[in-house]
Amino acid sequence: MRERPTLRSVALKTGVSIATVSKVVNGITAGVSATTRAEVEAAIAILGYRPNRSGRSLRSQRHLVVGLAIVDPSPRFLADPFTTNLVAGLSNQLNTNGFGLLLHGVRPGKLSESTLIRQSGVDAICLNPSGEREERVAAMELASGLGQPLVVIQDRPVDTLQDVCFVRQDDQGGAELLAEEVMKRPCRRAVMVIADIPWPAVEHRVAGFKKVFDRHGVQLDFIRCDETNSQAITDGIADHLDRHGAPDVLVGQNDQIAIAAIHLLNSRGLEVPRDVAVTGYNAFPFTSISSPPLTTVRSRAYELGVTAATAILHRLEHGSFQQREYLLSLEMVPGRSAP
Amino acid sequence: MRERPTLRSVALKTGVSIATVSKVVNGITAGVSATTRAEVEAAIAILGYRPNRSGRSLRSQRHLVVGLAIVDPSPRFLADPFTTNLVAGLSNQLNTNGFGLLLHGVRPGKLSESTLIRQSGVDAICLNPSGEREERVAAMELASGLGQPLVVIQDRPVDTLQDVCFVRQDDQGGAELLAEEVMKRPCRRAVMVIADIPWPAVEHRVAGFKKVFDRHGVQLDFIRCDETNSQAITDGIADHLDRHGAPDVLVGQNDQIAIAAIHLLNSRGLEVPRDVAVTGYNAFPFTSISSPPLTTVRSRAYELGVTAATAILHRLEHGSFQQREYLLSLEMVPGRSAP
DNA sequence: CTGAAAGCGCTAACAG
DNA sequence: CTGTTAGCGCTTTCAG
Repeated sequence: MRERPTLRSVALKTGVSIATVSKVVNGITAGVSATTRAEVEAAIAILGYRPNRSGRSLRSQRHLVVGLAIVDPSPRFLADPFTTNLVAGLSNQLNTNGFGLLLHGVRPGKLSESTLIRQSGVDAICLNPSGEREERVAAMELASGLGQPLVVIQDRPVDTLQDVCFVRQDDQGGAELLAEEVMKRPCRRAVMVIADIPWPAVEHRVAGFKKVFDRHGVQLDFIRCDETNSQAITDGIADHLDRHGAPDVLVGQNDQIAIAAIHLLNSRGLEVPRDVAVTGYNAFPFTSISSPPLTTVRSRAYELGVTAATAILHRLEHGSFQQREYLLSLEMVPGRSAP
Repeated sequence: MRERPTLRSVALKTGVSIATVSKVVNGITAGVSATTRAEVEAAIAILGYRPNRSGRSLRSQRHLVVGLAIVDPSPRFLADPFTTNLVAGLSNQLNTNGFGLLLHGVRPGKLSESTLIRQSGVDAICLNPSGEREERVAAMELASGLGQPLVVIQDRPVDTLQDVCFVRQDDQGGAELLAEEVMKRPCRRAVMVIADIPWPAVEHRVAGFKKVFDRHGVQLDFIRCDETNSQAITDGIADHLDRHGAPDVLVGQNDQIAIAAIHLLNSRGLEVPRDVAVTGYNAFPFTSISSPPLTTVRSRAYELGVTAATAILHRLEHGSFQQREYLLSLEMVPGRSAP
């Protein structure tokens, strides 16, 4: 295979200088005659010249790439619909504006080993942390210490950090909406099914439910399980039912869990919502189809991604973030699984 | 903010040459004394030096990045569970081996405008085409003509292309498995619900069903709709039922469609599988939870991603692909929605 | 309107 | 064991 053509090849073929070709490639009209331009463009087409990103970045100090680090213990991190929609929004908004998205799944505690961190090759970093708050803060500090703009997804602001923007959905508010909805019926005991690894968004949802349930004197227990495995979810709930009997309300950390719960309850002869009310969370298309229709709140994960991308693009163009924090609200989706 | 440290800063601070620092950074032990090495490493830590990818790539002609172009009319392209799992597998396998994955969603016909194509900044390209075969072949030719290794996901090989590897699941075979299963009961008319935009994988599924249904003299009709919208799916099926009555079998292009179909059939007083048998496709966790449990086949989209990544890594290391084609089979998941 | 030249950060061959 | 040097492809300034 022949050598990849460079500015020099094109210049040689056309008989002009490298500088001139560069101008044509970059659409700089000033100082290039129409004739020269046409000749150069012809040569570019014939040779199949494509500008070399590295050369360009090295010179211009811009990479036109944003790095996304998703901290998750599961190699299938992307399979979660929230993440998926987030990434889609990010990717689209960036791609549309000439930027690429460099994806990096990172195991907890291994962030510092990631190429994204160890090498400088992106213009900004987008971080979706997980784990306990302490770990998350450490991750944010690490990423922020790189001297690059940082956008944190789905976690609360850390005051000490500079040049950072926090983008998340109002998970506590969404949980409060759902809890209030559930409170329309008499209720003494609620159970929430959550992942066995701590996620910031889930912390916030828990806080929202707790706030409202506490006010109404409702007891809130938890079932922790591997949320990526529907069998584990079902087993966890079954075990709880065996020990404590049926609660009045079963709160899923997300829709997938709620649906698995409904199926299990039905298989035990419990009717939803007559015997147990069930709520979901996020309402992505296809993950919220159930009978009865799920009572849940709608996430705007895609918009979250778009918002994050827009914030980054603004920061890169203007030198500073427009806002320090973006908080997107969730919308109530009244179904028939509760109250 | 102070200047980003370079090899030169570190060399200056330590009082050694740039070349020596470079060796330390790259773990080249030959020709560097332990003392020097320690001093340099200390300086690197203090300054927070991170190698500049562009400089390195420019010199070494390797980017350590693979580009993924997903051709899809929907900006939410990633939200499809198949794509999601594929990307997760790709990303993980690449990340684990020191490579990054550069994500690009591309509108049909706009591939040639993508930065991935217009600039040279990745070591290989991974392409997931959509549209009619003709368009897809054009996309493959375009990507292949770049003089870079190419991996095509989910499409049939094009013989004329060089330095290309084709990775896909055996969608026709999976469909045949399902069709044979359905044939265990008497059946005269089948309806398949498919996306209104052509996807290679769906073409292959259609071919598989057709083959078996033809052999058994079963008539196969199609309902085309916007598969990303559950309302559109439901409406499409409802319309068909109104005109033609209930078929014996309803074949979903994927599980999401099948589940939506079951809900609609139930709402019309039709029982599954007694009145209508329903089959899904792909069996991703959470998209296949339904009652009755879905009769479907299990995709290995994640493994597909891993396979593609492994093929690329091998190609980059050894100069040629190990195999021209990888075909992953699907596994029957017997449920109770059919026969 | 066009070209010569400097230099972005890095690696590797070679000289000391 | 360490340093000097050339050059990867590109943009941009400045001189012609």
